[in-house]
Amino acid sequence: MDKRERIIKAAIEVFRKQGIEKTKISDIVKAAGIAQGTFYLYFPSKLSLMPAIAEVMVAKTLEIVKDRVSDDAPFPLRMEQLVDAIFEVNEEYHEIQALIYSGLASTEHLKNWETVYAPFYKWVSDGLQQAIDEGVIRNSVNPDRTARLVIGLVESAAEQIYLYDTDKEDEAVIQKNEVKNFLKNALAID
Amino acid sequence: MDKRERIIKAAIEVFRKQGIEKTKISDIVKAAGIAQGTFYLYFPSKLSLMPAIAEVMVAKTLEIVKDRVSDDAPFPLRMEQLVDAIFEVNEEYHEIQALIYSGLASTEHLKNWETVYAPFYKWVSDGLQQAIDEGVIRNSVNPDRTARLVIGLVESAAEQIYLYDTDKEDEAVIQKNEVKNFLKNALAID
Amino acid sequence: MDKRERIIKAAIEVFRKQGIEKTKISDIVKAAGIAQGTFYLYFPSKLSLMPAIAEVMVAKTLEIVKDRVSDDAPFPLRMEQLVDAIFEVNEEYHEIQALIYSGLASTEHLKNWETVYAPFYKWVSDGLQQAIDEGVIRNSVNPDRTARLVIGLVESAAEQIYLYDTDKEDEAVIQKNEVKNFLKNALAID
Amino acid sequence: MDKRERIIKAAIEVFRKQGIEKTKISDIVKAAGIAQGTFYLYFPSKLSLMPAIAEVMVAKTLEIVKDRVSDDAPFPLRMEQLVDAIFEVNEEYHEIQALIYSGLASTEHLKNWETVYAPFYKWVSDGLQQAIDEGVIRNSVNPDRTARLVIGLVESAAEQIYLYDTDKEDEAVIQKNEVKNFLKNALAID
DNA sequence: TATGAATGAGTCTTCATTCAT
DNA sequence: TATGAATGAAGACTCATTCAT
Repeated sequence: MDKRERIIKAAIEVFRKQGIEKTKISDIVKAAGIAQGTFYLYFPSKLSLMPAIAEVMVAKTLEIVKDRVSDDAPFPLRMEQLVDAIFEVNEEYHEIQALIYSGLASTEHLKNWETVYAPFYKWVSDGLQQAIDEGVIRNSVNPDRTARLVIGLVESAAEQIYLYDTDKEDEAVIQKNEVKNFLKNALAID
Repeated sequence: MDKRERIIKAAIEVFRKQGIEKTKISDIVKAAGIAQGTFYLYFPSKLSLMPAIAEVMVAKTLEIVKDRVSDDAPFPLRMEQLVDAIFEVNEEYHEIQALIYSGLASTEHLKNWETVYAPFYKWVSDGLQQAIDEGVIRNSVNPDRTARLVIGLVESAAEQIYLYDTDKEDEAVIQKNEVKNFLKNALAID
Repeated sequence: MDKRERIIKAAIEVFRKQGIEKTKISDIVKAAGIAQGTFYLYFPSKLSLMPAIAEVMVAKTLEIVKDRVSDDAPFPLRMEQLVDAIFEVNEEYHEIQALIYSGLASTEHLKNWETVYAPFYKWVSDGLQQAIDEGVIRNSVNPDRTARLVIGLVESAAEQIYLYDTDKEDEAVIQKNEVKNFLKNALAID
Repeated sequence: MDKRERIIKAAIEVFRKQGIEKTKISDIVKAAGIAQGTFYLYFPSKLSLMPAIAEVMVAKTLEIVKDRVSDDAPFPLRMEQLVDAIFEVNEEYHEIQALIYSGLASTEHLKNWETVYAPFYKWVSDGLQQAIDEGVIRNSVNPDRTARLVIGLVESAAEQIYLYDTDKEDEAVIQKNEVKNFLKNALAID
């Protein structure tokens, strides 16, 4: 398999288990089954992995979202499915979300944020545009901006729940409902 | 000035400039004008500073929010003022927001997140409760949860704008309006 | 062009720019436009290049010296021309002189010093012998030894001038005159 | 004892034994009896030691020279004593001479050459001036420049002998005589 | 409390060398 | 011969932490 990909996969696994700070390059290469020096052929440092990891995670998120949201369902249902999907990803990968955030936050890689999230934003934006065209949400909504708001809202809501490892299914259900109502009203036709 | 406070102030400055990862204890003490060993009389590690920093930042945020939001204005205006205030803080301290997040995210100090943000959540929650009592927003709103959603939404919206240093006042205005509309609808009585 | 030669040429260039210590094999092969592994088909190590480089440099020096010194001029003039020639080479290649020295100095390749410089020593020695025969310099001069002294003297004088990149033509002229006088007297018939 | 000095002393010893290339920082600190990290409090790298070592060596040389050359001897004798002294130092420290040369040759530290050699140049120059004043050498001699020539000549002659470890006392005697004659004539009143 | 030179374990990083193609 | 991706041993270097003052 492609070495670069193996490094990214291994890094995600190791970061999840022990966090970024405590992870040594040697842990990553061990997990990837490659030599120490090989790492540096693909990445100049541990933090420079973050954009690549973020990309993978966003791709994975988008994949799950696309799978969970039915193309032909009515908009309100699709929105609920979107919320569920984001919560689902966040439950599975909450440590990664946090580390992507903190990893990208490290100044130099910040600039990649937009690029990395772009496909996800685009997908939600398209959905909103379609809903506007169908007249099922208020047409004062700017699809691009609102896509960002929706994703930001739902991810932050999910993070607040899954920040702590403790598995809180009940909590999650309540929070999801609150978000769904919040969203439904936010977009609703007045 | 109190040494502990000097350390926190210095740490905030240095973290802003070079990020958490790249900041050494020696950078902090240099900026604080104290001796290397003195640091350890107040904090056991670099990351243990994060809760203290977060506390300072939340206090500062709350202070500005309280100042900008008029007690006696009608609710929709107060909400707009809240959005403006959060954007204002974020513009000034956007790197800090990111680093608090990533700093607290580092496993051990995660638990403090709730505690640190509590007063801010409380203040917004109280405002929502009052609005419900006055019947100016839908009473299906759960004030505590929604306070978190509102803050999460607005902060993520602000971060998206101020992530990049480039000063984009126009951008900010548009984004703020979008958020205000989004929020107004989200909370509105159906 | 012959690969071996390309390696030597590239090495000279790179060594000049960044010094021996800081030059990696990879820098040399990059400059030579060949593959990493190819280097080892021609040289077992970085330092093993030094004798080859030294040989090239001495050949170049001898070539210039032979060109600048007129066969049929009287001895004092020929000596002046020799000084001029050595300074000329040194001006162009002063970093190389230094690095040959330090490169050869690295233990293993030291033994080649004599071999490499031999033709140059021989040429000067022959010139001195001829001058003795002609009775134009004192006959207490030992041609072989004195050849070494003369070359050592003039090269060290030139190095002192050209050590610093700054182009100091005036300085060089003065220094050359001093050396010429020094030499003239050193060899003169008492 | 002062740590910096201990590092320099230890480095000289270790460099002599195993050469610059083969010497690890860890060898130096072991010999100096200090911790690995302590080295970096005083020097940023192995090569940055070279100017300091050179300084020590020149000081040592000057010390020996001053000791061997009698203040009140006639000039020709003093000059012979100078030659003997330089050969003596070179015999004892020929590896160091070579490594100073190659160490200083490493571009960045080159600029210190003049500074480091200054006291030695000065001392010889003063001696020449005095000899001119006394009328025992030709007054067309420029003391400063000639000091450099003399030192360059004698050191290069000595290096040619002691470059190879093999102890060649006979060789040295002959070479010294040749140099002495060469010098005597070079400076002699015409 | 405060200092800051010293420590050295822990990592990162380099780069000469190999070898399957 | 030639290639260049991969290797991993070897060392450089960092920096949190200590402790004598």
